[in-house]
Amino acid sequence: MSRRPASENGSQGIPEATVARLPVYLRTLYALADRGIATVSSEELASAAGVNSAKLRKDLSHLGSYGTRGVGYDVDYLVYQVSRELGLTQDWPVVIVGAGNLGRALANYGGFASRGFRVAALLDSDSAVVGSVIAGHLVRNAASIESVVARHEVSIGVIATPAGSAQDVCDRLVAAGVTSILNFAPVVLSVPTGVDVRKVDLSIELQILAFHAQRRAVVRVSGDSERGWAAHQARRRGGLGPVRAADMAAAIDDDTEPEAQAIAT
Amino acid sequence: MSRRPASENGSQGIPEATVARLPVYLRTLYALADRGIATVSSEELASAAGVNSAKLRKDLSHLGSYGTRGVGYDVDYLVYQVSRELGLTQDWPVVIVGAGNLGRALANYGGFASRGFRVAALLDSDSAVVGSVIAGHLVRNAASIESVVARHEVSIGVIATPAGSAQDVCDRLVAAGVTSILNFAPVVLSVPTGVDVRKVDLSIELQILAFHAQRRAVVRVSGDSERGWAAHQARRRGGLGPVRAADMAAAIDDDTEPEAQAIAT
DNA sequence: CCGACTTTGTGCAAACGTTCACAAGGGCGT
DNA sequence: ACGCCCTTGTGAACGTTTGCACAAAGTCGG
Repeated sequence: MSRRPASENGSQGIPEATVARLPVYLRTLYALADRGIATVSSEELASAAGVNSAKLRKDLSHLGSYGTRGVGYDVDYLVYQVSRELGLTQDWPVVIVGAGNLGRALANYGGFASRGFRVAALLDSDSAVVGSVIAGHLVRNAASIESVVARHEVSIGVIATPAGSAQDVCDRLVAAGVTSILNFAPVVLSVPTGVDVRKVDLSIELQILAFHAQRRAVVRVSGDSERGWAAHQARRRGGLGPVRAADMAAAIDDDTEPEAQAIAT
Repeated sequence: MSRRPASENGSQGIPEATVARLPVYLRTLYALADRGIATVSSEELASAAGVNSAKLRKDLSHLGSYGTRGVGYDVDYLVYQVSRELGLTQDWPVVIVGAGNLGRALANYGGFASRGFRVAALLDSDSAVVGSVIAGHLVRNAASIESVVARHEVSIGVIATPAGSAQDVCDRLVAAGVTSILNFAPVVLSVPTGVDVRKVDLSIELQILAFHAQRRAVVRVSGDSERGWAAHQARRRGGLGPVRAADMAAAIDDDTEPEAQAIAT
């Protein structure tokens, strides 16, 4: 994201860490409201949202004093205050570029279309896809990025293209006036200051999980380091490195398991 | 994620923030290697990865001293060291639960396989989907979670189901022995200690973008607060006000996937 | 009207993360 | 072999985030 110095937090100044949690609180509040709960204490809300109650109170205190001591928070009122702070009381037209698997999933994603993030357009550069209708949206030619952004006054763009085209698409979105970008492509986008980029990367999340899983697992064999590096070199050079046990087991498992019983409903 | 105290970081102790960046460095390194670059300085690598060079050096220093002063880092060697630290030198069978739009996109995602994450199974509870083949994977009945996890020694599970079933699926994965979970459903999962949960929430990312976009935009009209709350109340009570962003949010959170039309291929 | 009880909002200190700035270390030309 | 120059690795300063602990402030029963 573009540098956001603490000094800018002057007027109301909500910490970035707090902003990142507000949507979670909001969702939790909606869930409570739907269960008919009118009032909630910081302890209960925090527990439902999966955070520490002191943290929750401090977070909410950044928005103002909307609680009642001895009682708690009015769920409906808090929903409104959090929504307003996040800017969800207004409509946000969004452009999705890339109608591949991910783009299609996004266009169909309920939390997208209804959260006030309206899909203004779904674009793709593949002429085989352009013209088809996905989730009620006509797929337009990516060449019309500029006109679509201008006509719908779009300020948020979602990039769901292959890595190769992401920077190009990003540049065109920015040139057309988009100032917030959600990037699903596995590349680091470079943007001028003033443009806000957030990235979602499935592969990165998995790698972080793998790190912790590995750490939890068996202690590493000493001396593994050297043998490992040799094998790695061989592999990168196209040689046929020794096949690890896990690989073979995997392949066998894949082919030997018709899993007939499981297929039946 | 499950609480991870600093004291546990004793032996090698890589900070969480660093772990989160290692995959980015790794991807950048691969990109450099593919361009035939054999050596890279911290300045260049940092710039390509979109971080400060001092931060990058400090991050890498947690893995050991793999650079050469006056020269930089050997790209291939660093790829190996980072991979090893992340646990990517071994194979990670992954189970994906939920073959809706998101699950399908995930099964098709290339970045999955290229980092040692092999889709061991794709599961769904909808009998209309079970038995079909998506991205080369047979969709199995979700009832077989336990047997699949056991047979393939899966330790990583991906939840791509509607919010309503997420906790149930999570419980079953954990009971079957899964200790790392990547959750795409918009709910806070509760898990026993020792189980690692990461969440990816598209809606949250957009809301954070909206917050900054709103902040960048025009200064709010004063007095808006009261009028806004009145309107909000009317809306929540079923009045026919103009439909706005926040209103539908609750309902939306409850179903991640409006349930697929098709995503072919 | 009062006192006991509950829960918020916050001062403070510790933990964590980032950035600067530079000494230590290594290659390379002469 | 020597000294110059470049880059790493890290100590120290600074900013941010977390969590404790408690005073302030409100409710509620009697």
